Amino acid sequence: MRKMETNNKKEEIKKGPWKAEEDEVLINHVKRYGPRDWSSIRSKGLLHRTGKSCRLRWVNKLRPNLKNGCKFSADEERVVIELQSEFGNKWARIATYLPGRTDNDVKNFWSSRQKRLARILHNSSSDASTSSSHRCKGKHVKPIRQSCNPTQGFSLVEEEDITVSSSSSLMKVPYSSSDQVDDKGLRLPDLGIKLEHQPFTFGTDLVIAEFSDSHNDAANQQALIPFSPESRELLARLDDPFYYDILGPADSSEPLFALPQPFSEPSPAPRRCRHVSKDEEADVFLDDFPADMFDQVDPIRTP
DNA sequence: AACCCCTACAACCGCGAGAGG
DNA sequence: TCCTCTCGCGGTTGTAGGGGT
Repeated sequence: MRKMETNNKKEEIKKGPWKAEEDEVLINHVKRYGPRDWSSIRSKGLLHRTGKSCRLRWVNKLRPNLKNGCKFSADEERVVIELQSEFGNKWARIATYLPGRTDNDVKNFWSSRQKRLARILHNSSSDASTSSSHRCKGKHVKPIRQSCNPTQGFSLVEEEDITVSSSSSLMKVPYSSSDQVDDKGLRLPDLGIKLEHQPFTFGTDLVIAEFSDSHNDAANQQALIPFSPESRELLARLDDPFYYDILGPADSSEPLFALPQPFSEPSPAPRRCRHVSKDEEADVFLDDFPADMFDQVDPIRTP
């Protein structure tokens, strides 16, 4: 009997995608009580969702001023890359520097980026045994134009040791004597790799070549890597004497960029629920919010 | 047209921290 | 001081959509 009751309680909890009506209920709750008391939403029978689920939905999708559906800009990417190297996987903290972005956004962005890197590394290692193939797991990769133009990229000479940090998945490539100096006098590291295939991008502007074992071919020893000027400068500033970390400095003491200040959300919810008497319940929390805050809540979209 | 693969994103889960009883 | 409850965070999984073959 008791088992049946608990089963019934379990069945009451709804999971999966949110419906427009549920969003509406949640928004109304937040309008009335503020973004807190999540667990009361279920206890009041408003929604058959856990408090956790409600909070997540609000924070990640319904909160005003979110950049939903907006891809990360180059600036945002740079901020994420730099802050990740500084703070580690503290997504919530990193997200405070990016107005309109949630920790989930940042986490997903970073995760995609890491997967991309892992895949490229994997492909490159397997390609090493079949270097004649340009096929990239079901997709053909176009070979790129080669160039010796030092102003558009840096040349890649000898293959050197390339390591991947297991803890952070950061790829590190030692400097070598063949480091290049660009037209601004900035030192560009020799990645010790040679470009054969179409490069993939880190975010929108950082570009790295795939690796090749066909280094006997002198014609292949120099290749164009289309770094944007901005990215090249960024790369050049990573002036670690021993290692060059393509994805950002492993432990840099000074930031590479002028980082934005943490974005302060309107009245972050207190760590604990505030107990509210009936008299003050409605609207009292809304004092914490700008008057037009809810004007910017996206209209409920029907699925 | 069908299939496969990749990517981005939404949502869930587990755990730890902090506050109140 | 301990226990319980709630919240927040980070990791993971599931899935829809797009693009290539």
